[in-house]
Amino acid sequence: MKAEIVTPKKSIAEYKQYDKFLLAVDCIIFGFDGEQLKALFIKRAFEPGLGKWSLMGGFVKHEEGVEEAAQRILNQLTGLSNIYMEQLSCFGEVDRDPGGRVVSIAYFALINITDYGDELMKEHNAKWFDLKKVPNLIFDHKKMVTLAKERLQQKVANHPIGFALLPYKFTLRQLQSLYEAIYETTIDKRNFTRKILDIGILNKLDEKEKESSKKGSFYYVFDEKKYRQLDKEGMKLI
Amino acid sequence: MKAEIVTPKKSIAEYKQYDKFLLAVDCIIFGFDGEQLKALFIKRAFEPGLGKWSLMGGFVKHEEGVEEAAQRILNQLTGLSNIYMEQLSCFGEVDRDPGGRVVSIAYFALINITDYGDELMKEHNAKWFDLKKVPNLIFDHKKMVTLAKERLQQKVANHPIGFALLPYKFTLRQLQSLYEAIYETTIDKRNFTRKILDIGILNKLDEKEKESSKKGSFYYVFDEKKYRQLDKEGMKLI
DNA sequence: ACAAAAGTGTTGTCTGTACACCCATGC
DNA sequence: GCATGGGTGTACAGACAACACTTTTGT
Repeated sequence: MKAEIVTPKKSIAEYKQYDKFLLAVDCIIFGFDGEQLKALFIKRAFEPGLGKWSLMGGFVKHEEGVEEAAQRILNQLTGLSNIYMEQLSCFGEVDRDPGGRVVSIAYFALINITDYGDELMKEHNAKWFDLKKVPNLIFDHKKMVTLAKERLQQKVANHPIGFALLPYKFTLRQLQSLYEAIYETTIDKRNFTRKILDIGILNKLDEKEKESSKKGSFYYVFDEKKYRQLDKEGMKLI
Repeated sequence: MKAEIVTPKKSIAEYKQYDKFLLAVDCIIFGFDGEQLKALFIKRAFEPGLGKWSLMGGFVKHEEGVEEAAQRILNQLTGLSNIYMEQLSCFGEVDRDPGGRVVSIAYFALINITDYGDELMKEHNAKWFDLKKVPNLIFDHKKMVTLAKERLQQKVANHPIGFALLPYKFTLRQLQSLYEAIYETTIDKRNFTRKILDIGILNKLDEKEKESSKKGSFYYVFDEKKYRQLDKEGMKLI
C-alpha cells in the first residue's frame, strides 16, 4: 500500500550505482540544389570507420544540453547558426558502434545549400549526396538517413519548414521542384500554385528571376508573420 | 583536401576522453477506461522527488540496448510483455534532474487498462490519471506527457494502434469513445461507423455486449492480417 | 408501454485532381 | 518569328460533414 513496503528508499548518491554512457549527436543535414534533395556526409577522419562516409557528429559534453550539443556540432561543421534542426530519434543498440558503447541522438537539419561554403567542405572532407544515391555509411547511419527522410516528408506536409532549404527569395517553380524532390513525385503546376498561394504565407516580390527562362518568374518570400498565425495547428501544405 | 591535413587521426582509445552520462528511460503509459484517456503515474519512492508523482522509469544498463531497457522497465512495472511502445524523444537539458546529469529517453506505451492488475498498482504506488487532470509531475515529466499525447493523436490518425488500448473484442461504440477521448471531440456515430468499417480491418463477431444497453451491440475484433496489407503506407483513419 | 442505446442513408459542400492554352521574352 | 518556361481557370469526382428516425429489449 505504501511505497516503503516494496521499494527501498534511495538517496541521490545511489544514482552512482548506475551505468554511464557515451552520448553522441549525429546530424542528417539536408540541402536542395534546385533539382535533387541532398544530404551532407563526411569522410571520417578517425577510427573506427576511418575513410568511410559518415554523418556529421560529435560527442555531447557534460556541461551542455543535448540540443545545445547538436547546435554546437552543426555550427562547427557548417559555420552556420540558427539552423533549422529537429530531433529525430535516439539510437541505442548495444553494438551500434564498434568503438564502444555509444548512444547516439540523431538530429536532422535543413540548410540552404549555397550557404555551405567550399572551404568548410574541403576542410571536413564533406560531400553532398543525392538522396537516391546514398553511399555506404558507417554503423547505423543509413538507418538514420532513411528515417530522417521519412520524417522530413511527414513534417513538410503540414509545416512550411521546406523554406529553410531555399534561398531567401525563390520562385514558385523552385518551391515546386523542392516538393517534387522531397516526395519523389511530380505535381501539377496549376494545382500547386493555387494551393500554396491560398495558404497565404508567401509574398510576391516585384523582382523576377531571369536565369532559367526568358520570360522570367517572380520571386516570392516566405512571410514569417503570417506563418506564425497559422503555425500552431499545422496547415495542410501538400 | 585530405582528411589528414586538418583532422588528426584518433584511436578508439580516444573515445575515453569524452564525457559519460546516466541514461534513463521514462514511460508514458496510456490506458482507456471506456470514457477517458488515462495515463499511469507512480508515487516516487526515492529522492530526488520522493513522494511526488512521476512517470515510470529506470536506468539503462550497460549490457542492454535502449529499446530493450524500455521493454524491461515496462515489463517490471506492469507485468506485461509485448506492449505497444514507441520512442517519443530524448530529453537532455543539463538541469532536468536535480539528482544529477541524467539524459532521459521517453517512450510512450499503450496498454489495455484492465490488464494492469491491482496488486502491481499497489506494489508500485501507481495510479491512473485522467489526461485532462494530470497532477504535478517531477522534473520535465509533464512536458513528456504533453508531447506524448500530441504524438498519440498524430499517430492514431493514420495507424490503428488505438486497438492496443482496448480489449480483444470491443464494440464500435467503445472504439468511437476511444477516438473521442484521444481527440477530445465528439464524432458522428454514422460517419464514424461507415468510415471505420470501410477501412476493412474489423471483423464482426456474432456475439453481443449486453452490459451497456438493452439491445446490445455487436463485438468486433481487429483483423491483423488485413491490417498488415494496409499498414505500410499508413491509412486514413480519422 | 417506455426508456435507452444500437443501428442505419441521403444530401450538400468542400477538396483534390486532371487537364490545355496564351503570355512574355531572348535569341 | 520561334523556342522556352511562366502563368492561369474549369469541370468532374471523391471525401467529408450534417442530419433523424426505426429497432431491440429489459424493466
